[in-house]
Amino acid sequence: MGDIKSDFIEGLSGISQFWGLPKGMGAIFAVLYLAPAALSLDELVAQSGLTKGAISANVRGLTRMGLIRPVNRLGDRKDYYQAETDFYRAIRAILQERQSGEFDRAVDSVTQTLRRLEAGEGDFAPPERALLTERARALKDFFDTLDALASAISRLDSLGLNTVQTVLKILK
Amino acid sequence: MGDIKSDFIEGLSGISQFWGLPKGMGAIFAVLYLAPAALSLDELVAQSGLTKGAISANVRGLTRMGLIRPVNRLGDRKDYYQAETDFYRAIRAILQERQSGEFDRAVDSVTQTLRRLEAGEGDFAPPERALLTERARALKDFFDTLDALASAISRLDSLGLNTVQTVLKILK
DNA sequence: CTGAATGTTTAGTAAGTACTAAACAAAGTA
DNA sequence: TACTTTGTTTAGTACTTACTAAACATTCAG
Repeated sequence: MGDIKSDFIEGLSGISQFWGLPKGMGAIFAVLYLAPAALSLDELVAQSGLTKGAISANVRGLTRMGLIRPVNRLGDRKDYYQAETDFYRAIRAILQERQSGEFDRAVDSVTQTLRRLEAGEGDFAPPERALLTERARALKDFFDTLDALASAISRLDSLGLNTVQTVLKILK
Repeated sequence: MGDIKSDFIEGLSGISQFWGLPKGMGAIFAVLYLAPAALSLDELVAQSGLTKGAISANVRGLTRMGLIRPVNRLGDRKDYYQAETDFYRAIRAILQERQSGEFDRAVDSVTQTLRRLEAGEGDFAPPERALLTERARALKDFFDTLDALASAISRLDSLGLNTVQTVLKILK
């Protein structure tokens, strides 16, 4: 059984890669999350075991996702970072981040398929075209719903335990 | 502008890897989703461009996640597969699948950290221990809430558009 | 302007992942 | 039993990714 902090950091690294993020992000977040104050890049190097380069890159990603926040101290040229402790706020930020870009582009291809089918493109017998059109539309509707859900969540200005518990009641 | 079906298959491959799944899974699902009837492994080889081995492996994963379903025809030794067209049912299955295993194990490390801190393990000054304990507990509460959410969803026997739209109303 | 402190970018590398090709296993058929 | 059909496993490979080490850029101090 190792050092408590180290174990915690390794644990968050694991969670990080479970969510499909580089495990370095988990480690950096863990260090910041346990720190009593914002840390500089050098302090992160010391406490996370990663190198400057890796930290520089991962810190950028974490900031973009809203999981950590840069802090500037007057008269100090260093960058400091602190962890976001309001996870619901972080979730909203992440949803906003993921929504744009890759996701939209991928989902768009389904929309295109549907559009082309409805425009009569391609060489299909009427029954097959009907099937394909129906399936494409069902998939598009599903994605549109997911999109609406993500968008609704990220537009919330207070997503907290109360909101989640309300939702939980409905689901039960 | 290519063949409609091929474009659709490529599109789903992209979505697949966006969700962190092998893109072969997306391709196989796409082929099955557009097929009027269940397909055999050989037919999948022909229509997806993958080899038997890859299909064998990915089909297992897709089945485990509930995204496709094996079909057995009497007097036919072949295995056939058809796509799940009820995506909400698939979501429930996926949540169930992901919940057990990797996720629990990772989250468990946070629980362990908290337990050890509360048991007085480690060499920390009182104020630091207080901070660490508070942070660990907040994180654990957050994960527990997520867990409850996932669990509630996967226990639903009818998660459909109506349910989702009800939730959407609350969020707004 | 020179030098030091800080952060970023780049080239190379190590590890993981998902595929192919082919050997193998299993199970029915002659 | 030997042969055929079907699916799985394995060995090897190509690709991707996230890291390190080091060069580079920028900004401030003297």
